[in-house]
Amino acid sequence: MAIHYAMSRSAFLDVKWAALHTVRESFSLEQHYNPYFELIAVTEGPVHLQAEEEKVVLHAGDTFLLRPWERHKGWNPAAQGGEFYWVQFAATPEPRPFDFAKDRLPVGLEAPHGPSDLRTVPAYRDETMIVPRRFRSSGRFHLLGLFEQLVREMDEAKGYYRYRSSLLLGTMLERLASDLLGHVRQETTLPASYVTYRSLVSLLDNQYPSSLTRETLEAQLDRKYEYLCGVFKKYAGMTIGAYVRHLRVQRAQYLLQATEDSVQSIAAEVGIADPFTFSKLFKKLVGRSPADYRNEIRNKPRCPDEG
DNA sequence: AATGGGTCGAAGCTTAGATT
DNA sequence: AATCTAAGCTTCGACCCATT
Repeated sequence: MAIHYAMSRSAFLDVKWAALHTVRESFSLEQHYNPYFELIAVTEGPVHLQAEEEKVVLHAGDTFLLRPWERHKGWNPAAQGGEFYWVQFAATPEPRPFDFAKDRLPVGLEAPHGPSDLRTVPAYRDETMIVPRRFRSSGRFHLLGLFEQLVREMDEAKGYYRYRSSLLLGTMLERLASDLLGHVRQETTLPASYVTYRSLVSLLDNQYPSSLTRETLEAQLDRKYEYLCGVFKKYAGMTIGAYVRHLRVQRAQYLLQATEDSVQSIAAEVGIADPFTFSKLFKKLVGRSPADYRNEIRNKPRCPDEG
């Protein structure tokens, strides 16, 4: 039963300290604890580490993540000479425990589908990565190299060293999470209908302005149109028509902003012949008419925030 | 002249349930 | 689980007119 932590990919990381530690007798005698997360990577094993009641033996390349305030020490006084890197850090928002059995897999970790596959849907604000508590990374030498750099940064402590340290830590955590993802993916087999879905999305993305009729789709994908609707809805969470409409409006938004084309010609370009119909659709999705939208964008060079 | 808005029916789309 | 069928729902765009 492995323990994992879910942490936001956009979490703010703050490295408190990093160092290389050589295991001596005192390591087994003293309890250590601190208010931060602490990531340990063993350079030379074995290291006998006890975290609260949990006793582990870590070998070269193994990593271990301690929770804030978690008491830890060595548990085998006879074993000396091991070495490990450690880095203490705070993360905002804080990583939380993650249970593969109970918690829903975050986007990107499950079979790689979902709304973020769709162009018009913004990427998830809180993309999560799963960091294992105890792990042996396939790129452990790379990881140890990063640790080495991190410790050097802390030792020299020049310029933007805290910023650079945070970046290094971020890379390390991402590395662990990616490796874990690789392991999980191998165990996951993709549903057959998912392949159909991907081809469908690709087709829609590339051909939405032209006349995408049900016959075209049926011919290109060799499936009944009604079935494609079902598959698309299942994976994307929205209907084909809705998606194409979003694509058209998004393209139109860009054209309104970047060109001086008339609403009529923009309507034609995104595949809606009737400008009246286009205008209505645009207002429905954006909340403003095309002309209003263009004026607003021109007057306020800020990013639009409508959904 | 260009654009925004309302109504309505045919065409197109979606979904529940059947079928393989 | 993947696919199809049939029924019912939704939308597009033609036709109006109003506003700038």
